[in-house]
Amino acid sequence: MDKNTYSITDLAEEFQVTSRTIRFYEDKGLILPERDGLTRVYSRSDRARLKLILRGRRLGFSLQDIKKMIDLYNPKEESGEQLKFTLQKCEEQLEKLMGQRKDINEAIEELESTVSDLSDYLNGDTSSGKKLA
Amino acid sequence: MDKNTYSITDLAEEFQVTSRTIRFYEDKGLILPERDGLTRVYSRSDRARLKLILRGRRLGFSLQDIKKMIDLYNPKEESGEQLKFTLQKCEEQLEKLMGQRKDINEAIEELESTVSDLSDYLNGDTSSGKKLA
DNA sequence: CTTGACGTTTACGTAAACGTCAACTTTCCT
DNA sequence: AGGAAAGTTGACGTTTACGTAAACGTCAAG
Repeated sequence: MDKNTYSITDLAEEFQVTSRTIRFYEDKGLILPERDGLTRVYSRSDRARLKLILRGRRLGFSLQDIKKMIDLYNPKEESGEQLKFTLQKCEEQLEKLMGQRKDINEAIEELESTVSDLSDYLNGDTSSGKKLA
Repeated sequence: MDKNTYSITDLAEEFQVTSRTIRFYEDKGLILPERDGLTRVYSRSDRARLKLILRGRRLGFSLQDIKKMIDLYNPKEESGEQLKFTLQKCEEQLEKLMGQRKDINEAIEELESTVSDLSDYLNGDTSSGKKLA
């Protein structure tokens, strides 16, 4: 049977983050583990929370947004209001990422042509008439 | 005939940056305009430099890298050593951008499916059997 | 008893690229 | 002349996600 509680290093190792990072998330109010004296004790649900946090981070959300989404996720009444918030945030993030992708694609194109020009130039091919400025 | 000198606000307006930004670049050693007393006077070549800086920024280079590339661009001896540096930086940046694009694409995919799941859920469609965690 | 691993807190540091004052000095226009 | 407009120099603020150091407690193994 899987463990039902975890130490901070257990989680740190499992998810490949430092314990400092996990404590930091706690500072920001993203996780609230139990305490055995001073020592933090994480439940399965804490572990799930952390998983959600890291997932959000991968998707490019700010910790603040992640907090809001998770906070809204708990309440007994899962009336849909919470989900709406998350859905909207997701859509916003989606737009943001699409914009970024566009920018990056443009930059890549420009860079590729620059690289090509520079290579040509270094190989003594001046026939293209390109300026390097 | 076009002007041969520009004020800081001229350039700021033309390139849609604040004058503070231009002074900031100067602090970082990216531009060195003449002075008429205290007032900065930008030559055409300064303007070209600024253009290069902003281009580099668009392409995702750090100001430090931009500085190095521009510094190497001036010398009389255009032996190719300078260009090699720039070429390498460009290739590095290209790889970095490709990596970013990959990450973003993955995030977008995941987000799209999340958005779709959330929408379905909000519309009462529970047939998909998807979990929301 | 001692060593070492792991835990804790508080608090300041970092990196990037500027923004935002404040307090002047200089220049322009009427 | 005289006030507005424009320019200048510091210096500190902002944002995000942690890193790092100091200084100390705890607990099991040897």
